[in-house]
Amino acid sequence: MTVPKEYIPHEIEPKWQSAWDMSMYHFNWDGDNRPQYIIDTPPPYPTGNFHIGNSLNWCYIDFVARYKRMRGFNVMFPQGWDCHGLPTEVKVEETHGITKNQVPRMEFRNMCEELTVNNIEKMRKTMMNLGFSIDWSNEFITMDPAYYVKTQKSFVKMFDMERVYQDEHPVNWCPRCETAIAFAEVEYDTRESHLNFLHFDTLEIATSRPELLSACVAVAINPDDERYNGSIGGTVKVPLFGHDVPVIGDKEVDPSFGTGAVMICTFGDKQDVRWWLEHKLPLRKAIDKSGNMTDIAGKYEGMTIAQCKKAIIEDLKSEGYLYDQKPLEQNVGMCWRCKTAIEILSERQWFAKIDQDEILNTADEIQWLPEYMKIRLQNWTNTMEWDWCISRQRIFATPIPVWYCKDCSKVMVAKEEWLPLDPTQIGPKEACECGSTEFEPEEDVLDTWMDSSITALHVSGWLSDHELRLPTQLRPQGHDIIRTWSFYTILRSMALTGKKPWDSILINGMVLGEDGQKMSKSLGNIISPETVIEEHSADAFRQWAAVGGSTGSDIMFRWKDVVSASRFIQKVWSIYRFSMSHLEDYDFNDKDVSGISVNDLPVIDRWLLSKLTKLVKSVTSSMNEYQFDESFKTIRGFTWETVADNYLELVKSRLYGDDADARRAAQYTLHITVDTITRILAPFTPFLAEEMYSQIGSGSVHVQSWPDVNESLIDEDAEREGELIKDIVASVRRYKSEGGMALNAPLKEIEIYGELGDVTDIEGATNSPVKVIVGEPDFEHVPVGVKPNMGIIGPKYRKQAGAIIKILTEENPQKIANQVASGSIVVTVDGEDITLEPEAVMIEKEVVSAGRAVDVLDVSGMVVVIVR
RNA sequence: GGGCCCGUGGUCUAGCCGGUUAUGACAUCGCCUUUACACGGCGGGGAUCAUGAGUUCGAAUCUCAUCGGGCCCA
Repeated sequence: MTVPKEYIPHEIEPKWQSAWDMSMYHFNWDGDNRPQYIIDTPPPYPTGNFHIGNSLNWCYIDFVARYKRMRGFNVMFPQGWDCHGLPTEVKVEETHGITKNQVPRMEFRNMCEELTVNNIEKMRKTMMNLGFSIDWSNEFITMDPAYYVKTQKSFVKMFDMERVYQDEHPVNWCPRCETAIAFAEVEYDTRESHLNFLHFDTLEIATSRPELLSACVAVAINPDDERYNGSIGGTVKVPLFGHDVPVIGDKEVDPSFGTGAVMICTFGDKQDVRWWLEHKLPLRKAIDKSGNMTDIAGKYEGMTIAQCKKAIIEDLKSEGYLYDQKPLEQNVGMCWRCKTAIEILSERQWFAKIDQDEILNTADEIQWLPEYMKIRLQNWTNTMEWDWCISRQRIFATPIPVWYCKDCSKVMVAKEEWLPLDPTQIGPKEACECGSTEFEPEEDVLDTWMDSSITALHVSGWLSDHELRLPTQLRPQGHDIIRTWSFYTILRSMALTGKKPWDSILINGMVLGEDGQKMSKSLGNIISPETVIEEHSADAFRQWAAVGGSTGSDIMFRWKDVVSASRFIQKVWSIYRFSMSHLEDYDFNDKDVSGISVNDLPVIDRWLLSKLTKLVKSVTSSMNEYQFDESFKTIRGFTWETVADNYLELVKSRLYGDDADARRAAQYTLHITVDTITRILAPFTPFLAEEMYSQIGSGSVHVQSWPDVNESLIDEDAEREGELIKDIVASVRRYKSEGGMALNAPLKEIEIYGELGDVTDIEGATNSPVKVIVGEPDFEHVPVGVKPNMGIIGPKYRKQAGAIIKILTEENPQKIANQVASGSIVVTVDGEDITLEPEAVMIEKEVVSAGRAVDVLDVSGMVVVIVR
């Protein structure tokens, strides 16, 4: 078996991609006694572009899925697609040059579905290229009847339990999308505007929205505001429009803002809604669904909001009502998709009840990673004032399975067994209670979050032939959708099953460009995962995802991380190649027999195996905590430094040598090490690991078990001695390097003063004879410094510690050293003698060669003499 | 206005339930073709741990304030 010198990912990655039988990643629904590990994978919106942010998140998921599988879990890593929504509608309108109302509903839907199917296919391709171990047998597509039947049933169930209801209520409205939206879909931004000061009959009021004068239903002032004593309870006439409105008192009015008198319109903002509800004011709708003025606006009817604002200001000026204008910085709510300023309109809509306590209590039962992300959910939950508006006035979404009786207007909600259905296409299977069979279909559709907020239920077998496996174990997602996806999923899971949706939620960060800015088209700093794969490899990309930053925090994309990842792959390959060339005559299946007992191995082998065991232990624990960066950095450090730079150099002489037992010991150790590294690398670099494993094991590495931690391999003595050997060799190497010698240049002799058993590896690695001499060298030790041990002196002497340290470090080191040799150190602080134990200080010594033609190295306190 | 996170060599970062010389990577400089790897090896330089105060024998670490950056919400 020859291993090529270079690792070529562009050949190896596609090779495994097509060779892999993806059924090895399938979840086993029945008769499996492994513990389940179900991941509530985010269903991406099928834009056709699986971007770098998705990729980061999916890398995390894949690390977890592969790791858990190797740890013996029955893992489900499903893949969903959150299809419905406005962007697809807009795209279809663009490509076909139509608007949604120009073609029949079903035809428009079909166009959307076609586009979505194509986009999903493109994104699947990228996912495959990145090597994700997705369980495609559990794929779900929210626009498919198989899925949306569940969305519809969830609607009906929640209606039956009165957690979904219909009502006329103010809602956030996007005039461009012509649909209601939820608070979660409103973004805020500051805009420059003007505060207009108006003579308002007998009062003065200030308003930023004069275009809503026609919708004015009251004027409010603070009852404690003495300027307006006696006004409360009266009425005032609205300028230009002439209708009378009451003057009411409300403590919420800020007397220092504007004139202290504020007009209440239906509706200028959220505060208007609060006042409107509290004071039971009438409703005047001045803005229609497209953002145009209604007949209430009189001569301004049909104008857009902006046109109306301009015209009204002109008229107010010319008629002398407007007496001042001041610039005002305003926070404007906007539609999160199209950035159009939202309006608040009162409409008949469907709502889902929000039980804040239930959400907060459930959130407490879920493990949040990182912990502080829970606060975001809590803050958001606490600010909820209205219920969740779940109806939308669009087409490409899950239909609301409802009709209205033409005779008595009664609402007919579909029976669960009728579902799935589209009420615009078929009627109910029963007559209305009034006897009528004539119905109007509900044309509104459901918020797409109604689809995606049951993913946890769906993947865990809700409403299927399988038993319900809720809660799932992990929800991975971005922090940008905590207020939506997390919030709604908890709400729905509790409402529909009474169970929490997940044991843990893992929040990933956002990906920033190399300039530290958020990746965006306008900044031109977008990097696609495909580009990274082409220029390097999927395994390199995945390493960037692992080490780019700690889980949860935003991470920057950096090409140099990808470059160093590629180098690491090459380094591992090189270690592998070296190992394989020395393992040709070694039987892999023979590792536990063949008369090799770990205790008989040379110390450097035991040193490595001990460190390897600790590595597995440490990686296991950081993987359990989803600390991928820590896990991978630990593996990389060990592989590169401990194995490549130290161990391989130390055992080369044995591997090339004639001593069969010594060689066999190295082979044994090498094999275990390569096997272990291959396995623990598998979750991170699945292609590289598979390629390596294909020659050292049978079957795919991805169905192997995670290495066991064999505590008996941990050998502190071997580690200490091994460390010393490693340090001695490193010192000799440094010595040669500094002396301009070739690293394999033989030295006359190396004398080591101290206790050291086996030195053959030192001889091999230094290419020089080694003599171990027990006892003190006859060189002069010169103490050159005293280092106080703070850990001992500090807690024991507290206030005196400072003074003691001062004395110790300023005293002649030789004097202190003599005291240490005698067993105790006495220092005098403020006339008081304090006796310190010898452990309280470390004496730094320098060894001076007494005239011999040698060089003396000090390796961790041990004297090593180089005889030239 | 409220909440949350964060300021560590040129850049990014570890450490942060206090305790010897502050970790690593990239970059930089010098040396080396050594039978796995020059996509490599060995070595060097480079940090007032944002600023100020406090607690303490001792602070990158704890407390407070200030400044700066980011995110979420109003």
